[in-house]
Amino acid sequence: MDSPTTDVTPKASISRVTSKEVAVAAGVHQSTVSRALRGDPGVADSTRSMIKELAQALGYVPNRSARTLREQGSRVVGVMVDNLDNPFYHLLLAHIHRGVSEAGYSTVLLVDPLHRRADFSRLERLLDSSLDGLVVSTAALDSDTPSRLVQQGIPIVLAVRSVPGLDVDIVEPDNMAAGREAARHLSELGHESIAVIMGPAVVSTSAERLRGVLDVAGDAIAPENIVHGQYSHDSGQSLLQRVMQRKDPPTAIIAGNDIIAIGVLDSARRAGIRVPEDLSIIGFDDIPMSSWHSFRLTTVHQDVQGMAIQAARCLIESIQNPDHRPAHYRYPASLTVRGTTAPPSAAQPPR
Amino acid sequence: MDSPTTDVTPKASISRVTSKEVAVAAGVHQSTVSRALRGDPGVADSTRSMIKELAQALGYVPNRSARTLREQGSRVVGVMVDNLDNPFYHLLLAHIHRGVSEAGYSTVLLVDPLHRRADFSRLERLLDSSLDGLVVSTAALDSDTPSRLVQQGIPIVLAVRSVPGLDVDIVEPDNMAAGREAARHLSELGHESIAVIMGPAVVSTSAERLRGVLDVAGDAIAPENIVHGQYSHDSGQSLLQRVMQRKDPPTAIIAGNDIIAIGVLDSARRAGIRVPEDLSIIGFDDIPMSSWHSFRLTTVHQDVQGMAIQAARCLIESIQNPDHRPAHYRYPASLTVRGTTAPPSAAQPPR
DNA sequence: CATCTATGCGCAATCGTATGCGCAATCTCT
DNA sequence: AGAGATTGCGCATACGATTGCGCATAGATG
Repeated sequence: MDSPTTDVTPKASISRVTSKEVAVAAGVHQSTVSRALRGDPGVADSTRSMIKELAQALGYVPNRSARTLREQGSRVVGVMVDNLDNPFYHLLLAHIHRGVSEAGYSTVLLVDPLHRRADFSRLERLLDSSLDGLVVSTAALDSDTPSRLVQQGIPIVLAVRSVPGLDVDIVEPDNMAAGREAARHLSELGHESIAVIMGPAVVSTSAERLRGVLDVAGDAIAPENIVHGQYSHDSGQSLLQRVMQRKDPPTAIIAGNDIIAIGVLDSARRAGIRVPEDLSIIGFDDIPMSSWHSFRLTTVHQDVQGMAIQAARCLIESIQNPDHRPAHYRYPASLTVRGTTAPPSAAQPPR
Repeated sequence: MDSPTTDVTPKASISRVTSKEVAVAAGVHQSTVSRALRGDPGVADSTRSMIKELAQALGYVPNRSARTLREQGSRVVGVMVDNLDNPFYHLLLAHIHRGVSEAGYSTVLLVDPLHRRADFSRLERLLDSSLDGLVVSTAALDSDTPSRLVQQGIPIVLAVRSVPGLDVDIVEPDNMAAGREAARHLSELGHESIAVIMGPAVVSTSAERLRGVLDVAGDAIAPENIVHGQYSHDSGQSLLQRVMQRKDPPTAIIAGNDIIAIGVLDSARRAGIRVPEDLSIIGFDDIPMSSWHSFRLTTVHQDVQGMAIQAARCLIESIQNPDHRPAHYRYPASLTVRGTTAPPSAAQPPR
């Protein structure tokens, strides 16, 4: 396997049985097989059942590529995410799946790690026209992938992430409002020194949540207490260490999402920092894990289901109606207070 | 807030541009366009670059279905899992993706919830021939889906789950050995009353791990202390409650996998049961989450990467070589002791 | 019994791409 | 300069399924 990519031409390893072969076996024309199996009325019942049995026996399965080519559509849509580790996407996927299923569409999932750009071309090639549409939930602000896809003529919907200057449906949380909610909660508790541990700066959720936070609590946040990393547990864990090493450590952390927040929480516990007595932590998304007893994370809830269903609706609509006019949907955020936020302790713990 | 953007450019009805249209624009035959773009030597350099520019400008993208139909292969493989919530699969996926990428294949992910059988038909239809192969990591022991797929002539590999009586490649952990490891660890610590909280009984990993456990520690496990549920946090959480309500609650829990184990751990903490002092917990898989500071779960490690790479290799091999003879690979298990197991408190001096 | 209609099925074109083959134009060499 | 070798491109077909159209056969009707 360490040999360089030898260009082996893709070859059908197995001879699949075609409708023509069924036709020969049945003693009818191939078109009759097609009609019989598709339920066309112009076939005698006796012929139809005979063909059906024969097809079954021979293990006939229609070739999807041929059908797609002929029917100009596959009735399969893709959902593209950059990350499987964030459970937020699992719900999103499940609900998008449900939504498009009702319209008779199937779903495949494309995973496209942000950091591995080299895979983009392969992904794009994959899509071109075997998919009828695509929900993209992965685009960095500076990515041109969505626009390339749009140019290819594939209906797409941007979910949870947004990219400016694109004439497509966008379904996203109201990130700025969410950021404001988080900041207001901490302010009202009395925190005056807050650090923000965000995800990648190029992702819309990060940038907008941060703006909302600064809107409300800008005064409590020193510029060096704003740090960016990945949307991951590891990232939250290591960035907390960095932030707490400063001379005046903050009394509260706003994390870019719940995964980061949980990393922060783990990191704090490991360092012997008490949460929420010594340090308050708040996240975004309200993934199921956040309510687990070991975490009980305060967070800003997002309506995943609502967004997923809307995204599915938009996608189906823009597939079926060429005159569909793209719209921009924003979903409100709501604070969910659990056990990781509290007023700052009166006396700063001397260390 | 969520007002649709009013000023929308009328969506240009997108007709996908074909190689023939490019040919007309370039003043050559369609076949020349195809050759030029595919790098066929029989095209003059000047013609080639002219066509390339034109194709670019027109936004030409080859139709995948047509190409697949013509080339008898799509160079796309699928990975089918029943569940996205188990991070174990994320690594599996990532490594399978890497493996098949090296051979020039792309990956799509099919999610097929065990409990929603109705979706099966749609999934099968989805596959038929737009995929060159499939890694199945979802089959219940009694499922006939894999055999149906085999009958359709799609090369498949079973990963991490197995189904008896199928002439395909199987790559799985040595579940019985893993079960024995877990049981031996608890026995050596002195536990004499153990409960087993497993996943669905119909899944091979569950059945086999249980058999391994009973092999070693059958005497310590009362029949009513063997329970089955889902591979989920919720399931672990609620099943622990049920198990601990009995008259003689066990001093240790063997969970079907790490997700269940963490559910058990959360449940124990919520009930005020100290872990590991009052209750030892052990899981399987060693997912990344298990090493988080909040859990520090003792578990039986599985070589995900090794299995994923082997599965990828097998799949590619059986796609490219029609005479491929299926094999059965078993990967060893190794105990990873962390903080959730200890001798039962009665046998241990107070700390 | 002849004519009309409905029914059942075959013929052939089509979707977009890839490719073997053949013909024409250009180039090479004596 | 003429014959052969080479190059560049068009023609036609195949991949497998769907579908409009038309023809034949059966049954119905006067």
